Amino acid sequence: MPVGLNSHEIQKLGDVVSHKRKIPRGGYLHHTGTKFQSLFAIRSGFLKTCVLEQDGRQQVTGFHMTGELLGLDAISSEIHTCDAVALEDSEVCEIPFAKLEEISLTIPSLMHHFHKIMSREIVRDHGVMLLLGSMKAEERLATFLLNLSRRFSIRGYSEYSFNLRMTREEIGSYLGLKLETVSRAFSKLQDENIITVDNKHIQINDMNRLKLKMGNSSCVT
Amino acid sequence: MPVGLNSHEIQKLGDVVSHKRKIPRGGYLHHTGTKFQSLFAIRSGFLKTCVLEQDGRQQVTGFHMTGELLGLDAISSEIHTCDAVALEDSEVCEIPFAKLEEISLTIPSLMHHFHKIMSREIVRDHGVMLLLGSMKAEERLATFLLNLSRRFSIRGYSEYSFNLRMTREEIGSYLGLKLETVSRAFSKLQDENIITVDNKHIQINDMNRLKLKMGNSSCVT
DNA sequence: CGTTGCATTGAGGAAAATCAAGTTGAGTGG
DNA sequence: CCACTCAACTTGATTTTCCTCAATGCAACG
Repeated sequence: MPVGLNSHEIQKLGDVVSHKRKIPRGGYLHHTGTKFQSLFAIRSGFLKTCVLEQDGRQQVTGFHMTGELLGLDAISSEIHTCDAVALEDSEVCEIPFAKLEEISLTIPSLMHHFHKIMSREIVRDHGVMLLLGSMKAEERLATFLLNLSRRFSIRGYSEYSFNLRMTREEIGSYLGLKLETVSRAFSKLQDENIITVDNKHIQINDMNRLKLKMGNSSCVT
Repeated sequence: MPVGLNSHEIQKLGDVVSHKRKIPRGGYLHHTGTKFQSLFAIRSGFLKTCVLEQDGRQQVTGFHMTGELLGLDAISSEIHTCDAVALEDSEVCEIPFAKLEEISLTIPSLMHHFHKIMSREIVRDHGVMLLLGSMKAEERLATFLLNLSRRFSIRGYSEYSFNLRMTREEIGSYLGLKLETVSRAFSKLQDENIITVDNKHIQINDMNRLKLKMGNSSCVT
């Protein structure tokens, strides 16, 4: 699900365009409506992206961690279509997009890789659409936790024990649920001894049953 | 919202790679899991794309019309991640992706344009996520109708009167609703004289009020 | 030590799903 | 041409799920 670059690839880009930027917790990497010039590769930290509607409605469109690439949505109109906010102190590497396109003319594999990254983002979004369109609250949360677990695991952290960087409200926004519903879903999974929740700390006790929660709408409780 | 190419651009691509393919109503352009080799530019007709889950759940991820580009999701893994099915007799132009990448190395503007198209697809998906995550049934349907209306209008058809190519069930799948809910939402909009529904034929009687339906969750009846 | 933000939990209500008839309309074949 | 079939659609009744509102708990912080 995540849009990722491996460390080698990050370095490759870093050699060419290495302007770094630190974003403190709560700080904005970019705002909706501002001019797009660069993509951002996350070197460390954790960010969310969220879109706004005219009437104030808001939705978190993604949570992003080390190695992922931000700003792909802005290429089309050259205006950022979402806010990117750091959920913990983060560091990103700025990649001027014009430069990237210029370079990729001379390095076909880089261009190809970039196309794959954009495509992966589309696939990821389709996954979220499936989640939002056809899953119940508990299934959504299970899917979300498993996704986080996998991404932590890939980055060398425990897949069974991790800290959430976002609030219940942000999780709810991402999953199309209200924060109370998210909280209840956490409690229910805990009651069933599938996970242990301590505030932002999550411990997965039974990965298999958590996976069952995700896939099986008919097999409830 | 749609991923589009203008007729000039279609022609430009067509000059390079002009293998055409006809898909009869109900036929598949590609299946989930099959090898990806080409993008497809729609020359005429109307198609849907849908993703499947292991447990049989299915979701329509998009409806696609003339000028739009299909297959972007498959670039990342080189395997199609969705089915593409013709909802009416359609004609597509096959664009071997390797060839496209090769050519775009020599035509920077083509490459740039392609990046914009992929990016627009991401923005479109974010719009659908917002819809699925935060709108009520009636708002979803209004948004959907207005989107169709705009796309017909762009292609030279009436923005006020058109025929739906898809069933209520397919609309529901796309909007994250059951077909009965879609039907009720149609009836409600008709009762309010905002639209006239005659089976698959839709007439928009009051565009402004339809737009209000879309944006305003608080202003309900 | 009160304030503030975040989380949990309960009760009641609204929205949509589900279940269950009917209706319509486009073929199909007698 | 008419009866028949089948799929798609509409509508109503009931149930489920989630939202809303409200009270409370809890930890961090000035």
